[in-house]
Amino acid sequence: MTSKYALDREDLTLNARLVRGLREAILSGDLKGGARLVEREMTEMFGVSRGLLREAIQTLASEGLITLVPHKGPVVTLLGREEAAQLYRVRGALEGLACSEFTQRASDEQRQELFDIFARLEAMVVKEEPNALVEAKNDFYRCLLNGAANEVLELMFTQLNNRIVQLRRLTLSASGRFPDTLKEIGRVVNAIRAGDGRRARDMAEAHVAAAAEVVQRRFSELDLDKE
Amino acid sequence: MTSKYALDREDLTLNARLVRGLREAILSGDLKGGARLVEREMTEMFGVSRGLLREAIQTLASEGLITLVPHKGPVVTLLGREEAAQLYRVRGALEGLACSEFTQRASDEQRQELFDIFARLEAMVVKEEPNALVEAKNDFYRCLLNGAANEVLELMFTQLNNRIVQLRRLTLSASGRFPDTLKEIGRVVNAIRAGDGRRARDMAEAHVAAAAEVVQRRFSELDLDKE
DNA sequence: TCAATCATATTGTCTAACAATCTGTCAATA
DNA sequence: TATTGACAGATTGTTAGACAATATGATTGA
Repeated sequence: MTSKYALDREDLTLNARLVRGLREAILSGDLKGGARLVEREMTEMFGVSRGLLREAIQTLASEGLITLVPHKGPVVTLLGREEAAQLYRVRGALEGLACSEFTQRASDEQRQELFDIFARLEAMVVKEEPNALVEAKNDFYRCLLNGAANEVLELMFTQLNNRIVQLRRLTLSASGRFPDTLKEIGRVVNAIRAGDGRRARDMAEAHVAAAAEVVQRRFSELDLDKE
Repeated sequence: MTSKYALDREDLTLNARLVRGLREAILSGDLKGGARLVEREMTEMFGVSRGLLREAIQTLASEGLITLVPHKGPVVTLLGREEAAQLYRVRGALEGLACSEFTQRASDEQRQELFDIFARLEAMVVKEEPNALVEAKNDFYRCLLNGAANEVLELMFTQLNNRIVQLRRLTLSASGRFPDTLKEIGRVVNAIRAGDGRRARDMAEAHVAAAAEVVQRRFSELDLDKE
Protein backbone atom coordinates (compact mmCIF):
# COMPACT_ATOMS: atom_id res chain seq x y z
CA MET A 1 0.00 0.00 0.00
CA THR A 2 2.89 2.33 0.58
CA SER A 3 3.86 3.79 -2.74
CA LYS A 4 6.90 5.90 -3.13
CA TYR A 5 4.64 8.92 -3.30
CA ALA A 6 3.06 8.32 0.05
CA LEU A 7 3.42 11.37 2.23
CA ASP A 8 5.06 11.17 5.58
CA ARG A 9 2.30 11.87 8.02
CA GLU A 10 4.71 11.62 10.90
CA ASP A 11 6.02 15.00 9.96
CA LEU A 12 2.64 16.48 10.48
CA THR A 13 2.12 15.91 14.13
CA LEU A 14 3.96 18.34 16.29
CA ASN A 15 4.65 15.51 18.66
CA ALA A 16 6.82 13.60 16.21
CA ARG A 17 8.76 16.67 15.23
CA LEU A 18 9.32 17.58 18.84
CA VAL A 19 10.72 14.14 19.57
CA ARG A 20 13.08 14.51 16.67
CA GLY A 21 14.08 18.01 17.68
CA LEU A 22 14.77 17.05 21.24
CA ARG A 23 16.68 13.96 20.19
CA GLU A 24 18.74 16.07 17.84
CA ALA A 25 19.47 18.58 20.57
CA ILE A 26 20.85 15.80 22.71
CA LEU A 27 22.80 14.02 20.01
CA SER A 28 24.35 17.23 18.78
CA GLY A 29 25.57 17.97 22.25
CA ASP A 30 23.54 21.13 22.68
CA LEU A 31 22.03 19.39 25.66
CA LYS A 32 24.95 17.68 27.30
CA GLY A 33 24.98 14.59 29.42
CA GLY A 34 23.85 15.31 32.94
CA ALA A 35 21.94 18.44 31.99
CA ARG A 36 18.61 18.87 33.69
CA LEU A 37 15.62 19.32 31.46
CA VAL A 38 13.39 21.77 33.25
CA GLU A 39 9.93 21.70 31.77
CA ARG A 40 9.35 25.41 31.71
CA GLU A 41 12.66 26.08 29.98
CA MET A 42 12.08 23.32 27.48
CA THR A 43 8.60 24.50 26.57
CA GLU A 44 10.05 27.92 25.87
CA MET A 45 12.94 26.47 23.93
CA PHE A 46 10.68 24.49 21.63
CA GLY A 47 7.57 26.60 21.78
CA VAL A 48 5.22 23.78 22.70
CA SER A 49 2.91 23.07 25.58
CA ARG A 50 3.88 21.22 28.67
CA GLY A 51 1.77 18.23 27.74
CA LEU A 52 3.47 17.68 24.45
CA LEU A 53 6.85 18.17 25.97
CA ARG A 54 6.18 15.54 28.59
CA GLU A 55 5.08 13.08 25.93
CA ALA A 56 8.30 13.63 24.04
CA ILE A 57 10.34 13.20 27.17
CA GLN A 58 8.66 9.87 27.85
CA THR A 59 9.63 8.71 24.40
CA LEU A 60 13.26 9.68 24.70
CA ALA A 61 13.37 8.24 28.18
CA SER A 62 12.36 4.87 26.90
CA GLU A 63 15.05 5.18 24.24
CA GLY A 64 17.53 5.65 27.04
CA LEU A 65 18.63 9.12 26.03
CA ILE A 66 16.93 10.67 29.01
CA THR A 67 16.80 9.43 32.57
CA LEU A 68 13.69 10.07 34.62
CA VAL A 69 14.17 10.91 38.26
CA PRO A 70 10.81 11.02 40.01
CA HIS A 71 9.97 14.43 41.41
CA LYS A 72 13.31 15.80 40.36
CA GLY A 73 12.83 15.89 36.66
CA PRO A 74 14.39 14.42 33.55
CA VAL A 75 18.11 14.51 32.97
CA VAL A 76 20.15 13.85 29.85
CA THR A 77 21.55 10.40 30.48
CA LEU A 78 25.19 10.46 31.47
CA LEU A 79 27.20 7.39 30.62
CA GLY A 80 29.60 5.89 33.09
CA ARG A 81 32.37 3.52 32.15
CA GLU A 82 30.40 0.42 33.10
CA GLU A 83 27.36 1.41 31.07
CA ALA A 84 29.62 2.26 28.17
CA ALA A 85 31.14 -1.20 28.32
CA GLN A 86 27.71 -2.82 28.36
CA LEU A 87 26.52 -0.70 25.50
CA TYR A 88 29.47 -1.76 23.39
CA ARG A 89 28.99 -5.43 24.12
CA VAL A 90 25.43 -5.32 22.91
CA ARG A 91 26.48 -3.27 19.98
CA GLY A 92 28.99 -5.92 19.04
CA ALA A 93 26.25 -8.50 18.89
CA LEU A 94 23.96 -6.32 16.82
CA GLU A 95 26.63 -5.11 14.47
CA GLY A 96 27.77 -8.66 14.03
CA LEU A 97 24.28 -9.71 13.15
CA ALA A 98 23.95 -6.82 10.73
CA CYS A 99 27.08 -7.95 8.93
CA SER A 100 26.08 -11.56 8.61
CA GLU A 101 22.60 -10.57 7.47
CA PHE A 102 24.03 -8.15 4.97
CA THR A 103 26.27 -10.84 3.60
CA GLN A 104 23.41 -13.15 2.81
CA ARG A 105 20.65 -10.69 1.99
CA ALA A 106 22.03 -7.56 0.39
CA SER A 107 21.45 -6.94 -3.29
CA ASP A 108 24.35 -6.49 -5.67
CA GLU A 109 23.72 -2.76 -5.71
CA GLN A 110 23.80 -2.54 -1.96
CA ARG A 111 26.95 -4.58 -1.86
CA GLN A 112 28.57 -2.30 -4.40
CA GLU A 113 27.45 0.77 -2.50
CA LEU A 114 29.04 -0.56 0.66
CA PHE A 115 32.32 -1.13 -1.12
CA ASP A 116 32.18 2.36 -2.57
CA ILE A 117 31.59 3.92 0.80
CA PHE A 118 34.46 1.96 2.24
CA ALA A 119 36.70 3.15 -0.57
CA ARG A 120 35.70 6.69 0.31
CA LEU A 121 36.65 6.01 3.89
CA GLU A 122 39.98 4.57 2.89
CA ALA A 123 40.77 7.63 0.82
CA MET A 124 40.47 9.85 3.85
CA VAL A 125 43.53 10.98 5.65
CA VAL A 126 43.72 11.45 9.35
CA LYS A 127 43.95 15.20 9.02
CA GLU A 128 40.70 15.47 7.15
CA GLU A 129 37.96 17.25 9.02
CA PRO A 130 36.27 14.90 11.47
CA ASN A 131 32.83 15.79 10.18
CA ALA A 132 33.39 14.15 6.82
CA LEU A 133 34.68 11.11 8.60
CA VAL A 134 31.71 10.84 10.90
CA GLU A 135 29.40 11.26 7.96
CA ALA A 136 31.12 8.59 5.92
CA LYS A 137 30.87 6.23 8.85
CA ASN A 138 27.19 7.00 9.17
CA ASP A 139 26.75 6.25 5.50
CA PHE A 140 28.51 2.98 6.00
CA TYR A 141 26.19 1.90 8.75
CA ARG A 142 23.12 3.14 6.97
CA CYS A 143 24.07 1.07 3.96
CA LEU A 144 24.86 -1.93 6.10
CA LEU A 145 21.51 -1.81 7.84
CA ASN A 146 19.63 -1.30 4.59
CA GLY A 147 21.22 -4.39 3.15
CA ALA A 148 20.51 -6.38 6.27
CA ALA A 149 16.83 -5.75 5.59
CA ASN A 150 15.74 -6.09 9.15
CA GLU A 151 13.81 -3.16 10.53
CA VAL A 152 13.81 -4.44 14.06
CA LEU A 153 17.55 -4.68 13.97
CA GLU A 154 17.80 -1.27 12.38
CA LEU A 155 15.70 0.31 15.08
CA MET A 156 17.57 -1.30 17.94
CA PHE A 157 20.94 -0.60 16.45
CA THR A 158 20.05 3.01 15.86
CA GLN A 159 18.80 3.47 19.38
CA LEU A 160 21.90 1.86 20.77
CA ASN A 161 24.12 3.96 18.61
CA ASN A 162 22.33 7.13 19.62
CA ARG A 163 23.27 6.42 23.17
CA ILE A 164 26.84 5.75 22.23
CA VAL A 165 27.11 8.99 20.31
CA GLN A 166 27.53 10.79 23.59
CA LEU A 167 30.88 9.11 23.91
CA ARG A 168 32.10 10.66 20.70
CA ARG A 169 33.98 13.27 22.68
CA LEU A 170 36.11 10.44 24.01
CA THR A 171 36.67 8.64 20.77
CA LEU A 172 37.25 11.64 18.57
CA SER A 173 40.18 12.88 20.55
CA ALA A 174 41.75 9.49 20.00
CA SER A 175 41.51 9.75 16.25
CA GLY A 176 45.08 8.64 15.88
CA ARG A 177 43.44 5.25 15.86
CA PHE A 178 41.93 5.86 12.47
CA PRO A 179 44.35 3.61 10.56
CA ASP A 180 43.55 0.76 12.92
CA THR A 181 39.85 1.39 12.58
CA LEU A 182 40.24 1.29 8.85
CA LYS A 183 42.07 -1.98 8.98
CA GLU A 184 39.40 -3.53 11.14
CA ILE A 185 36.56 -2.38 8.96
CA GLY A 186 38.56 -3.54 5.97
CA ARG A 187 38.53 -7.04 7.32
CA VAL A 188 34.79 -6.87 7.67
CA VAL A 189 34.37 -5.64 4.13
CA ASN A 190 36.66 -8.33 2.80
CA ALA A 191 34.68 -11.03 4.53
CA ILE A 192 31.50 -9.62 3.08
CA ARG A 193 33.11 -9.51 -0.33
CA ALA A 194 34.04 -13.16 0.07
CA GLY A 195 30.49 -13.97 1.08
CA ASP A 196 31.66 -15.29 4.43
CA GLY A 197 28.96 -14.08 6.79
CA ARG A 198 30.39 -15.81 9.79
CA ARG A 199 33.74 -14.18 9.40
CA ALA A 200 32.18 -10.80 8.67
CA ARG A 201 30.42 -11.11 11.93
CA ASP A 202 33.49 -12.08 13.87
CA MET A 203 35.46 -9.24 12.37
CA ALA A 204 32.71 -6.78 13.17
CA GLU A 205 32.64 -7.93 16.75
CA ALA A 206 36.38 -7.58 16.96
CA HIS A 207 36.12 -4.07 15.63
CA VAL A 208 33.52 -3.08 18.16
CA ALA A 209 35.52 -4.66 20.95
CA ALA A 210 38.56 -2.64 19.92
CA ALA A 211 36.51 0.56 19.91
CA ALA A 212 35.16 -0.32 23.31
CA GLU A 213 38.65 -0.71 24.65
CA VAL A 214 39.65 2.69 23.43
CA VAL A 215 36.71 4.16 25.26
CA GLN A 216 37.63 2.34 28.44
CA ARG A 217 41.16 3.59 28.18
CA ARG A 218 39.95 7.14 27.71
CA PHE A 219 37.80 6.79 30.77
CA SER A 220 40.89 5.89 32.74
CA GLU A 221 43.09 8.56 31.21
CA LEU A 222 40.63 11.32 31.80
CA ASP A 223 39.71 9.91 35.17
CA LEU A 224 36.12 10.34 34.22
CA ASP A 225 34.61 7.89 36.60
CA LYS A 226 31.64 9.29 38.34
CA GLU A 227 30.95 7.86 41.73
CA MET B 1 -16.53 1.91 35.66
CA THR B 2 -13.71 0.27 37.59
CA SER B 3 -12.20 -2.56 35.61
CA LYS B 4 -9.69 -5.00 36.91
CA TYR B 5 -6.94 -2.78 35.57
CA ALA B 6 -8.00 0.21 37.62
CA LEU B 7 -5.02 1.48 39.53
CA ASP B 8 -4.87 2.38 43.15
CA ARG B 9 -2.64 5.34 43.34
CA GLU B 10 0.03 4.82 45.90
CA ASP B 11 3.75 4.30 45.83
CA LEU B 12 5.37 5.02 42.51
CA THR B 13 4.35 7.79 40.23
CA LEU B 14 1.07 7.05 38.64
CA ASN B 15 2.75 7.39 35.32
CA ALA B 16 5.11 4.48 35.91
CA ARG B 17 2.35 2.25 37.19
CA LEU B 18 0.15 3.11 34.28
CA VAL B 19 2.88 2.11 31.86
CA ARG B 20 3.22 -1.18 33.67
CA GLY B 21 -0.49 -1.74 33.77
CA LEU B 22 -0.97 -1.02 30.12
CA ARG B 23 1.97 -3.18 29.19
CA GLU B 24 0.58 -5.97 31.29
CA ALA B 25 -2.81 -5.65 29.65
CA ILE B 26 -1.19 -6.10 26.27
CA LEU B 27 1.15 -8.91 27.24
CA SER B 28 -1.62 -10.82 28.95
CA GLY B 29 -3.66 -10.67 25.82
CA ASP B 30 -6.49 -8.67 27.31
CA LEU B 31 -5.69 -6.11 24.67
CA LYS B 32 -5.09 -8.18 21.59
CA GLY B 33 -2.96 -7.37 18.60
CA GLY B 34 -4.74 -5.04 16.26
CA ALA B 35 -7.04 -3.64 18.91
CA ARG B 36 -7.59 0.08 18.79
CA LEU B 37 -6.82 1.99 21.92
CA VAL B 38 -9.42 4.71 22.10
CA GLU B 39 -8.36 7.35 24.57
CA ARG B 40 -11.69 7.84 26.22
CA GLU B 41 -12.15 4.12 26.79
CA MET B 42 -8.63 3.73 28.11
CA THR B 43 -8.92 6.60 30.54
CA GLU B 44 -12.02 4.96 31.95
CA MET B 45 -10.37 1.56 32.02
CA PHE B 46 -7.41 2.79 34.06
CA GLY B 47 -9.00 5.70 35.83
CA VAL B 48 -6.41 8.26 34.79
CA SER B 49 -6.48 11.48 32.86
CA ARG B 50 -6.00 11.78 29.15
CA GLY B 51 -2.62 13.43 29.53
CA LEU B 52 -1.16 10.63 31.57
CA LEU B 53 -2.60 8.06 29.26
CA ARG B 54 -1.02 9.70 26.26
CA GLU B 55 2.34 9.74 28.00
CA ALA B 56 2.09 6.04 28.69
CA ILE B 57 1.10 5.33 25.12
CA GLN B 58 4.16 7.17 23.87
CA THR B 59 6.31 5.00 26.05
CA LEU B 60 4.83 1.72 24.89
CA ALA B 61 4.92 2.93 21.33
CA SER B 62 8.63 3.42 21.50
CA GLU B 63 8.91 -0.06 22.98
CA GLY B 64 7.15 -1.33 19.89
CA LEU B 65 4.15 -2.75 21.69
CA ILE B 66 1.88 -0.07 20.31
CA THR B 67 1.79 1.40 16.85
CA LEU B 68 0.90 5.04 16.43
CA VAL B 69 -1.24 5.96 13.47
CA PRO B 70 -1.50 9.73 13.21
CA HIS B 71 -5.01 11.02 13.58
CA LYS B 72 -6.41 7.54 13.81
CA GLY B 73 -5.09 6.59 17.18
CA PRO B 74 -2.85 3.98 18.73
CA VAL B 75 -3.22 0.30 17.94
CA VAL B 76 -1.79 -2.75 19.65
CA THR B 77 1.00 -3.79 17.33
CA LEU B 78 0.08 -6.79 15.24
CA LEU B 79 2.96 -8.96 14.14
CA GLY B 80 3.15 -10.24 10.62
CA ARG B 81 5.29 -13.15 9.58
CA GLU B 82 8.10 -10.98 8.30
CA GLU B 83 8.31 -8.92 11.48
CA ALA B 84 8.23 -12.10 13.49
CA ALA B 85 11.17 -13.44 11.53
CA GLN B 86 13.13 -10.26 12.08
CA LEU B 87 12.33 -10.23 15.75
CA TYR B 88 13.63 -13.75 16.14
CA ARG B 89 16.85 -13.04 14.30
CA VAL B 90 17.67 -10.18 16.63
CA ARG B 91 16.65 -12.27 19.54
CA GLY B 92 19.08 -14.92 18.48
CA ALA B 93 21.90 -12.44 18.60
CA LEU B 94 20.91 -11.09 22.00
CA GLU B 95 20.24 -14.46 23.54
CA GLY B 96 23.54 -15.68 22.18
CA LEU B 97 25.29 -12.76 23.78
CA ALA B 98 23.51 -13.37 27.04
CA CYS B 99 24.74 -16.96 27.08
CA SER B 100 28.33 -16.13 26.35
CA GLU B 101 28.30 -13.34 28.91
CA PHE B 102 26.73 -15.61 31.47
CA THR B 103 29.40 -18.20 30.86
CA GLN B 104 32.20 -15.84 31.66
CA ARG B 105 30.59 -13.58 34.24
CA ALA B 106 28.06 -15.46 36.32
CA SER B 107 28.84 -16.31 39.90
CA ASP B 108 28.85 -19.89 41.12
CA GLU B 109 25.49 -19.33 42.77
CA GLN B 110 23.97 -17.99 39.60
CA ARG B 111 25.38 -20.88 37.66
CA GLN B 112 23.94 -23.32 40.13
CA GLU B 113 20.59 -21.58 40.05
CA LEU B 114 20.50 -21.87 36.28
CA PHE B 115 21.18 -25.58 36.46
CA ASP B 116 18.46 -25.99 39.06
CA ILE B 117 15.94 -24.19 36.97
CA PHE B 118 16.85 -26.31 34.00
CA ALA B 119 16.41 -29.44 36.08
CA ARG B 120 12.97 -28.18 37.00
CA LEU B 121 12.21 -27.71 33.32
CA GLU B 122 13.43 -31.18 32.51
CA ALA B 123 11.19 -32.66 35.14
CA MET B 124 8.13 -31.26 33.48
CA VAL B 125 6.00 -33.40 31.29
CA VAL B 126 4.21 -32.20 28.23
CA LYS B 127 0.85 -32.54 29.89
CA GLU B 128 1.73 -30.23 32.69
CA GLU B 129 -0.16 -27.00 32.71
CA PRO B 130 1.38 -24.54 30.29
CA ASN B 131 1.49 -21.83 32.93
CA ALA B 132 4.09 -23.59 35.00
CA LEU B 133 6.12 -24.14 31.88
CA VAL B 134 5.99 -20.52 30.84
CA GLU B 135 6.96 -19.48 34.32
CA ALA B 136 9.89 -21.83 34.47
CA LYS B 137 11.10 -20.51 31.16
CA ASN B 138 10.79 -16.98 32.45
CA ASP B 139 12.83 -17.94 35.47
CA PHE B 140 15.44 -19.39 33.20
CA TYR B 141 15.80 -16.20 31.24
CA ARG B 142 15.70 -14.02 34.30
CA CYS B 143 18.53 -16.04 35.79
CA LEU B 144 20.45 -15.97 32.53
CA LEU B 145 20.21 -12.21 32.26
CA ASN B 146 21.13 -11.68 35.88
CA GLY B 147 24.26 -13.69 35.41
CA ALA B 148 25.13 -11.86 32.25
CA ALA B 149 25.29 -8.71 34.33
CA ASN B 150 24.51 -6.35 31.52
CA GLU B 151 21.58 -4.05 32.12
CA VAL B 152 21.54 -2.72 28.61
CA LEU B 153 21.28 -6.24 27.29
CA GLU B 154 18.64 -7.07 29.84
CA LEU B 155 16.53 -4.12 28.84
CA MET B 156 16.77 -4.77 25.14
CA PHE B 157 16.16 -8.46 25.50
CA THR B 158 13.14 -7.86 27.66
CA GLN B 159 11.67 -5.39 25.25
CA LEU B 160 12.25 -7.73 22.37
CA ASN B 161 10.75 -10.60 24.24
CA ASN B 162 7.71 -8.57 25.18
CA ARG B 163 6.99 -8.11 21.53
CA ILE B 164 7.45 -11.78 20.84
CA VAL B 165 5.08 -12.75 23.62
CA GLN B 166 2.22 -11.91 21.34
CA LEU B 167 3.18 -14.90 19.27
CA ARG B 168 2.71 -17.22 22.21
CA ARG B 169 -0.65 -18.22 20.84
CA LEU B 170 1.19 -19.69 17.90
CA THR B 171 3.92 -21.43 19.81
CA LEU B 172 1.83 -22.78 22.64
CA SER B 173 -0.42 -24.75 20.38
CA ALA B 174 2.69 -26.40 19.02
CA SER B 175 3.77 -27.60 22.42
CA GLY B 176 4.43 -31.05 21.09
CA ARG B 177 7.78 -29.55 20.40
CA PHE B 178 8.63 -29.40 24.06
CA PRO B 179 11.05 -32.35 24.03
CA ASP B 180 12.98 -30.74 21.22
CA THR B 181 13.02 -27.45 23.02
CA LEU B 182 14.37 -29.19 26.05
CA LYS B 183 17.11 -30.84 24.08
CA GLU B 184 18.15 -27.54 22.56
CA ILE B 185 18.25 -25.74 25.86
CA GLY B 186 20.07 -28.70 27.31
CA ARG B 187 22.85 -28.18 24.83
CA VAL B 188 23.09 -24.57 25.89
CA VAL B 189 23.26 -25.52 29.54
CA ASN B 190 25.88 -28.14 28.88
CA ALA B 191 28.05 -25.65 27.07
CA ILE B 192 27.70 -23.23 29.95
CA ARG B 193 28.57 -26.02 32.35
CA ALA B 194 31.67 -26.73 30.32
CA GLY B 195 32.58 -23.06 30.38
CA ASP B 196 32.46 -22.88 26.61
CA GLY B 197 30.89 -19.49 25.99
CA ARG B 198 31.27 -19.68 22.26
CA ARG B 199 29.42 -22.95 22.03
CA ALA B 200 26.75 -21.78 24.47
CA ARG B 201 26.16 -18.90 22.18
CA ASP B 202 25.96 -21.04 19.06
CA MET B 203 23.56 -23.44 20.73
CA ALA B 204 21.39 -20.59 21.93
CA GLU B 205 21.22 -19.18 18.45
CA ALA B 206 20.31 -22.57 17.09
CA HIS B 207 17.54 -22.84 19.65
CA VAL B 208 16.11 -19.47 18.73
CA ALA B 209 16.32 -20.28 15.06
CA ALA B 210 14.38 -23.48 15.65
CA ALA B 211 11.71 -21.60 17.55
CA ALA B 212 11.53 -19.06 14.78
CA GLU B 213 10.95 -21.79 12.27
CA VAL B 214 8.08 -23.19 14.25
CA VAL B 215 6.49 -19.78 14.24
CA GLN B 216 6.94 -19.42 10.51
CA ARG B 217 5.38 -22.81 9.97
CA ARG B 218 2.43 -21.86 12.14
CA PHE B 219 1.97 -18.73 10.11
CA SER B 220 1.69 -20.83 7.02
CA GLU B 221 -0.57 -23.48 8.55
CA LEU B 222 -2.98 -20.99 9.95
CA ASP B 223 -2.74 -18.86 6.85
CA LEU B 224 -2.29 -15.92 9.11
CA ASP B 225 -0.74 -13.56 6.66
CA LYS B 226 -2.48 -10.28 6.92
CA GLU B 227 -3.61 -8.22 3.95
C1' DT C 1 28.18 23.60 63.49
C1' DC C 2 24.05 21.23 63.14
C1' DA C 3 19.18 20.60 62.93
C1' DA C 4 14.44 22.03 62.29
C1' DT C 5 11.58 25.01 59.57
C1' DC C 6 9.82 27.47 56.05
C1' DA C 7 9.45 29.64 51.20
C1' DT C 8 9.91 28.73 46.57
C1' DA C 9 10.50 26.18 42.40
C1' DT C 10 9.37 22.19 39.95
C1' DT C 11 7.12 18.11 38.99
C1' DG C 12 2.76 15.14 38.98
C1' DT C 13 -1.86 15.09 37.72
C1' DC C 14 -6.43 16.68 36.44
C1' DT C 15 -10.04 19.27 33.94
C1' DA C 16 -11.75 21.81 30.25
C1' DA C 17 -11.58 23.55 25.85
C1' DC C 18 -11.02 24.02 20.76
C1' DA C 19 -9.00 22.94 16.22
C1' DA C 20 -7.79 19.38 12.92
C1' DT C 21 -8.79 15.12 11.07
C1' DC C 22 -11.16 10.75 10.33
C1' DT C 23 -15.47 7.92 9.36
C1' DG C 24 -19.77 6.83 8.01
C1' DT C 25 -24.11 8.45 5.95
C1' DC C 26 -27.03 10.18 2.60
C1' DA C 27 -28.49 12.71 -1.07
C1' DA C 28 -27.27 14.45 -5.81
C1' DT C 29 -25.60 13.33 -10.10
C1' DA C 30 -23.59 11.15 -14.16
C1' DT D 1 -25.49 1.47 -10.36
C1' DA D 2 -21.67 3.65 -9.13
C1' DT D 3 -19.35 7.85 -8.05
C1' DT D 4 -19.13 12.36 -5.94
C1' DG D 5 -19.80 15.68 -2.56
C1' DA D 6 -21.27 17.42 1.55
C1' DC D 7 -22.39 16.99 6.20
C1' DA D 8 -22.47 15.30 11.21
C1' DG D 9 -20.45 12.86 14.86
C1' DA D 10 -16.49 10.89 16.95
C1' DT D 11 -11.64 10.93 17.96
C1' DT D 12 -7.19 12.74 18.07
C1' DG D 13 -3.83 16.82 18.49
C1' DT D 14 -2.72 20.58 21.22
C1' DT D 15 -3.10 24.23 24.51
C1' DA D 16 -4.06 26.54 28.95
C1' DG D 17 -4.74 26.83 33.71
C1' DA D 18 -5.10 24.94 38.13
C1' DC D 19 -3.73 22.57 42.44
C1' DA D 20 -1.37 19.00 45.23
C1' DA D 21 2.98 16.62 46.25
C1' DT D 22 7.75 16.84 46.49
C1' DA D 23 12.46 18.71 46.29
C1' DT D 24 15.78 22.52 47.13
C1' DG D 25 17.89 26.12 49.30
C1' DA D 26 17.76 29.69 52.77
C1' DT D 27 16.75 30.98 57.43
C1' DT D 28 16.40 30.54 61.89
C1' DG D 29 17.28 28.65 66.37
C1' DA D 30 20.05 25.93 69.47
